[in-house]
Amino acid sequence: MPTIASDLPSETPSPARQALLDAALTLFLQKGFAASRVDDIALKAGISKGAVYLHYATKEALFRGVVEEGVLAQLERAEQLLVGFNGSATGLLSTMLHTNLLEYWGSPSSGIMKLVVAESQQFPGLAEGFYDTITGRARQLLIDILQLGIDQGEFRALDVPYTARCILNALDHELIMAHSLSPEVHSSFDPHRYIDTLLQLITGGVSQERKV
Amino acid sequence: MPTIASDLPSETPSPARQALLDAALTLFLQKGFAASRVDDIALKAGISKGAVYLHYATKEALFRGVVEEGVLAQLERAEQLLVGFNGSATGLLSTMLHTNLLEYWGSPSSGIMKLVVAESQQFPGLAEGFYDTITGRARQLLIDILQLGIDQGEFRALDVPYTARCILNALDHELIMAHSLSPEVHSSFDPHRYIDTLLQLITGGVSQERKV
Amino acid sequence: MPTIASDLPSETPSPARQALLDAALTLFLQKGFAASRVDDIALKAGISKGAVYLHYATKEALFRGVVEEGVLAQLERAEQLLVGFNGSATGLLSTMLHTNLLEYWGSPSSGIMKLVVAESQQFPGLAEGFYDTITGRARQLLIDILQLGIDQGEFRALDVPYTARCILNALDHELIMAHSLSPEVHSSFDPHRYIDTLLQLITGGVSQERKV
Amino acid sequence: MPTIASDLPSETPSPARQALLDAALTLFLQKGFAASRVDDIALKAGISKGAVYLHYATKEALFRGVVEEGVLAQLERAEQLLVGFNGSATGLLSTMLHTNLLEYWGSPSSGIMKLVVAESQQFPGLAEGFYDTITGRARQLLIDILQLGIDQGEFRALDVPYTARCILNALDHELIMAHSLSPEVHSSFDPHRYIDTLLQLITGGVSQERKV
DNA sequence: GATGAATGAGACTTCATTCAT
DNA sequence: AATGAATGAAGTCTCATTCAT
Repeated sequence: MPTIASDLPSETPSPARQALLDAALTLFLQKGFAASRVDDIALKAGISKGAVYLHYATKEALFRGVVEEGVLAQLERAEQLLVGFNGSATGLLSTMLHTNLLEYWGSPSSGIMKLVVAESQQFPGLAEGFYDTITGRARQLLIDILQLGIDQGEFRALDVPYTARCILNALDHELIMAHSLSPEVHSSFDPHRYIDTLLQLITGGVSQERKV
Repeated sequence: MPTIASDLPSETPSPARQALLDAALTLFLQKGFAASRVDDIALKAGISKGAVYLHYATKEALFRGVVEEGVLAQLERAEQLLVGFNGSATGLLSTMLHTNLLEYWGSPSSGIMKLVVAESQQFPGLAEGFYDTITGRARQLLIDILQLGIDQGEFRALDVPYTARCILNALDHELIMAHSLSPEVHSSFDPHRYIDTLLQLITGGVSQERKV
Repeated sequence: MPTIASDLPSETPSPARQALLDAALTLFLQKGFAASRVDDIALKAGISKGAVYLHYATKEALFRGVVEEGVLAQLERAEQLLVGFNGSATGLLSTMLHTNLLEYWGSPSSGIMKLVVAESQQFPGLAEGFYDTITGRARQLLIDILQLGIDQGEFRALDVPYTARCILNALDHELIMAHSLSPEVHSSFDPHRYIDTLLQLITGGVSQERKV
Repeated sequence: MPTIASDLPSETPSPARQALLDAALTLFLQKGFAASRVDDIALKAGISKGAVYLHYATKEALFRGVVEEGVLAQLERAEQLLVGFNGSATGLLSTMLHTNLLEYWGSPSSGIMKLVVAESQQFPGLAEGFYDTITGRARQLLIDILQLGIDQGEFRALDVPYTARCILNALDHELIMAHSLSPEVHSSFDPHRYIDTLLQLITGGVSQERKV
């Protein structure tokens, strides 16, 4: 238990622990789990090697901590999205992608998914947990929006879950590639143009004419 | 490269080397690069540990070999796709996804992309090389098809490269997840339904009415 | 040594220090010196880890403290034995073994010898010190009794020091084994029967007839 | 498997393994289990640190190996004792102690018992196993001799098992002390005199007169 | 005095790589 | 060419000890 004051809000992860998680996330993303030495993580976090083990019993536990904390941060972010929105489904979609999604893409925890995918074999259940929690929640959000569009007569009848899956995949893969390619190679990517293109693809498809 | 003699036929990867590459691919996918021991790879390949080093100088070189060989296999596969096709762009797209893509997804080398993404940090230039060679080639194929559709008046004017990117991402991410989630979790996924949904999204979008 | 004040009564080991010594003795016997963590000893003693170092400068010093305190306790016990005894040497021997020895065997500090033997290599001089102090004192007691028996015409001429050594060894080894074997395995041992047998062996030997 | 030739007798523990066991026994006796570093054992055995693990999976397994091999060596030695002896029980006893026992005391594996006692807490079942195998066998030998003496009218009726226990304890404790005290301190000990004294104690006891 | 978070030296163990056979 | 015993660098984790509070 840190200071008494900090216990009042009952949610203070302690500065040292937070620095540890940040350092670990950065290094895991930079070099992968196996190639990140505990010493280096501790050094980057500004604590001693031994102190790492005051927070997490093993390096694996630290990894899981990084993912879980990152997931929590993303969930909190997501919850604020849903607060009282109204308007067209198309507009909602556009706002969400252009604003909230890009903000997420710019945040440090946007690398968590890449991490989870990269180390999925080493951590049984981790990818599944992430998939259920974060991807599942995002997909449900998309499903709700698509259904809203259908209910409002905005969208045609469609295979809602699989359509949501298509859209989310198109977004998630771009994020994963952003964390897999060197910045120089990926720097030519224009997120807004990508999202615009995706939105047009979603709303209108590619065909010249449809439904007279 | 072994002896010069063995290079004469110019395409004999030698049974032992092929077994080595297969074993390595399987284990790298199963446990990741770092957690796969050279001993285990050799055992699975039916050769001795020392023999691995007759083919590849280091474990890293073996990894690159696995990726490069896998990439070559995929390229050969892709080249056969392009041989003299005509018809509508939409039909071409449908055939390609339902037939060729699913065949690829079922092949052993479909895991190469997951591997490249997972170990991208350890192998500078590897992800970029893969991205240029395989992803780039696939994207070019899509670009050609989209452009064909536009030229034939089948498709509207659209941002061809980014649209191609959207489509490819939607496909690639599903493949990566298939190699990241446990089979049980991913088994409920229906590839044909997914491709159908994606094709409908591509051709018609989600909107109820468009362009009278 | 703590403050000077606390030394004034000259025999107040302070409750905390005594608890520390008790806890340390128990754990050292249970797990050995190296495997007993200072944290655990402090926990069992009901004090904090840091407080251990207020009493003993190092873990080794604590070990020596345990042995020395235990030795002192045994010496005090032994001194009360010698107070004004008279009667036959044989009777004295019998009383001593059946009463005082068994009482000692049941006391916590009976494990000290096992401790000293087990860790003798780590603590130069410790086994020797114990051997001189405790074993030597016990042996002297036996020597005195045997000599008394000879002087009283009760015992034949014999190699007094080595005979004393035989007797003491037979007793000490049983004690050591009691602290080395699991209680279940050693539970079938009957101390009184053992001592009776030893007394008969001492007084009469095993031979059918002797000295007509 | 070493050379083919050495497999013929089917009992060659390989020179390297034997050197390892010897080095380990020496160091374990010299410094105790915990304080003996694997590196030092390897160095003394003339092999590399990693090579230790080609023979034993862990340091604990090495310790058990040392004990088990030592026990086997002792058993082989003991078996040769029993081969066709006849004569008086007293003479047998005298020969055994003066000859065979002292030879054992001088052998390297005579330290095994000290080792087992010292580390008994760390290795559950080890002390019990040793006690059953070696001590038990030795005790049975003594029991047989005592019973022989009784049957031949040489010895009086006595509590055979406990008498055997007394004798064995007197011997074993001396051996343990020999490995616990510094050689200088223990050097004044005269084994033959000790055994003579013990034999006299056994056969005749200490009493001046008995049984007219 | 008393605490316990933090330190960092040090130990065990793994495993890629070598090389004598 | 092929083997696999041997090497030793490197990494994780433990725990005695310190010291600011």
